[in-house]
Amino acid sequence: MQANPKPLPALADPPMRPGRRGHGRATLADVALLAEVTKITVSRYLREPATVAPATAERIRQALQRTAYMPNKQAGLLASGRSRMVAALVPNLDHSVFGETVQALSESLQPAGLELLLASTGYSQAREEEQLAAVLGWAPAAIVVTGRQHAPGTLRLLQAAAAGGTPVLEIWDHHPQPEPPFAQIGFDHRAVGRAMARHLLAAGHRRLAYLDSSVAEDLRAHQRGAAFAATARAAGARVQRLRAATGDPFDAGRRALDGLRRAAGQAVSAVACANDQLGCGLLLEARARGLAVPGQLAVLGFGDFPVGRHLAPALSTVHTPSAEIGRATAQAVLAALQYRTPAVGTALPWALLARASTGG
Amino acid sequence: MQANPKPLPALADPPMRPGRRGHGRATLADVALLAEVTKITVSRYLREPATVAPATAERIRQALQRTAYMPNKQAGLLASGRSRMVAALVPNLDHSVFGETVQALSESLQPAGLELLLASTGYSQAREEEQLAAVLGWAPAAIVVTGRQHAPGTLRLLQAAAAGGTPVLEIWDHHPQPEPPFAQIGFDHRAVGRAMARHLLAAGHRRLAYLDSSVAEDLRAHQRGAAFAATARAAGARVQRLRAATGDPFDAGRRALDGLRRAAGQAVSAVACANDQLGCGLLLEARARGLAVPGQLAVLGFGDFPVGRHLAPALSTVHTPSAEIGRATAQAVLAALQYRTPAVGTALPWALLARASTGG
DNA sequence: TTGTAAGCGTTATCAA
DNA sequence: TTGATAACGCTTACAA
Repeated sequence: MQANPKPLPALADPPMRPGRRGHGRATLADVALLAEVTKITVSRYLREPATVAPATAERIRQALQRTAYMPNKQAGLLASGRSRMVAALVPNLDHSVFGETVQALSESLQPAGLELLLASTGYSQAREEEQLAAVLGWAPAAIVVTGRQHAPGTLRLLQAAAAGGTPVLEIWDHHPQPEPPFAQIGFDHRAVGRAMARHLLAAGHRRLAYLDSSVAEDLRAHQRGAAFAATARAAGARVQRLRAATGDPFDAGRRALDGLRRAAGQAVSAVACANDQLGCGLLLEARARGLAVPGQLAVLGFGDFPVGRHLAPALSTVHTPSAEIGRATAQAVLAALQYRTPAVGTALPWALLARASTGG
Repeated sequence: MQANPKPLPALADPPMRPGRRGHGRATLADVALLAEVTKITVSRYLREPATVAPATAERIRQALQRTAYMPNKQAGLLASGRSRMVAALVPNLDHSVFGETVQALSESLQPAGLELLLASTGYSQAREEEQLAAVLGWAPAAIVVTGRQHAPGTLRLLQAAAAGGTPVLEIWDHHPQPEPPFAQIGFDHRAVGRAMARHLLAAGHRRLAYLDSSVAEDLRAHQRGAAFAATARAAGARVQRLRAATGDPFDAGRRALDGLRRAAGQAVSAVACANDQLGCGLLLEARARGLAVPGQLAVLGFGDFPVGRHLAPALSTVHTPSAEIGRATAQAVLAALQYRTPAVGTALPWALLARASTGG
């Protein structure tokens, strides 16, 4: 409540200039008119309040309130060339680990005033390319894609963006060698596959199976499977790799039990799954049929879905840094934007959680 | 491969005009220069190819390819006043029903060339208001918010947007009376609460409980609980309402069992839960303690989470039209944009799935 | 501390 | 069928 050296004209209605195609909202010019300064002063006040004289600032403040001014970011971006919008492409969001990542990404970007432009690709490289092209039209401040495998066109677009100074990040994977073209924030799925094999081998299992994702394009799952099989075979174990049926992955996990017991001449004693949904399904079906878990069949999942540890027996799994990936991605984006450097990747820790379903 | 009446100048390097602060990408002007027409002709070709002469079109087509032109949507929006971006605010995305909705929304918007600007609110009305203000700066083509309850400031912003012709949609709820200010796409949670009560009453239960969400701001869960309790009491049943502990909802469901058995003088015989996570936790804990389900305790969930039907006994629940809400929202947005009318709401069907945990 | 002028890349309007 | 011109709302560069 301080005295106002130069009071604003008393107005019943804010003096909106009748723009040719204006959409009714107050613009900088409206605010400036009311505050009796020019647009640029208002713009300055909004960006660097300290550089505006206190009395002027006060008038502007009031004018902003009266007009309920809301900056047009399109115009701002067009003029400045820098947006505060991060484009992210993920395979899906429904009951998947990517939901956690996107959630964390969104929450971590918000305090920095960055918005999230989101597109789902359904694990399709073609859709990824389409969506990337669409999203690039907004000149995003940074681009986040999932995984390292992209269509050639996608790769070109990403490289062009990176060459133009836009940070590009690949999430949910991390291969330091060979030197990746973009920052990677995630973990090495081959290492996870090896650890899964070692865990089951250490428990004495020699007849193993990897129940892979039904999604042909889930390359990370396949990669874990390949590493799992290689490690197991190197240790002299027998490994069967089978692919889950399409459809509800819990169902697929349940139905996989038959395949596992039929296919192997001698029954498999331990199964590693591409995700916890398959693992839960398999575990529940095994229990429903009276199989002892882990006695007759050990089950190991991946993803640490919330329900797994509440089952009886609790599902052993790999805890993935799903939310951490989102947070780390936001931080990498912020750092890259702040210092105008390319984004920097990180390897994030995962953990194999040995629970009852593999003998604790 | 048709003859080109007026061939493009052969160029090793596309002639990028050295813009004052250009960010390297080709603009309409670059394409026009190369095609030897003016910007507006290229713009026309892009929007209405039919209105451009075939020979000109061909030259433009080649120029577009050579320059790898990608339209700047900021500039387009600024000039035209219409964006193709839908802003959506949801409480969260991690392992929740909203993941399904956002996924479906994203997929349904994509074919229409609409992009999704997403923000999560964490069930906080304050964050909803902040995020809405942020997102409005992009002048979205439509605005999607979750639920009917908003902070006063949010309401003002939404009303201003709607008054300005921007479709505003509230999802995940539907109250036709009193006439809602915005289009609602969802279902009536009171009706669900009543149906949950009737289901348990019909199975003969007279000592009921509603295990509410720990999230104070999950008003829809509370509303279901209120309707549940009212219906049960009207039928002469006893109803206890308790709130789940904060933290992992499966854990909260498990821990609720003690509360249920302690608090009631006479033990509760059936529990309706605010969501399936609580329901699963409760069911699993009851089984772990050797309680017969539904014999000693019937459990009813909400949300139809994928795992519920695989438990033993399978969890009875309410199937919510999570994905349908996303699809219907996209359709309503498209229709509103096409005909320039306010968005129209829809009541979507839900279903109570009677499974084994309430006696089938 | 404030203002002027020019432009960001596109589309609307009107004229040719 | 094509073009000239003037916006859209904001920011940069430079001047006062």
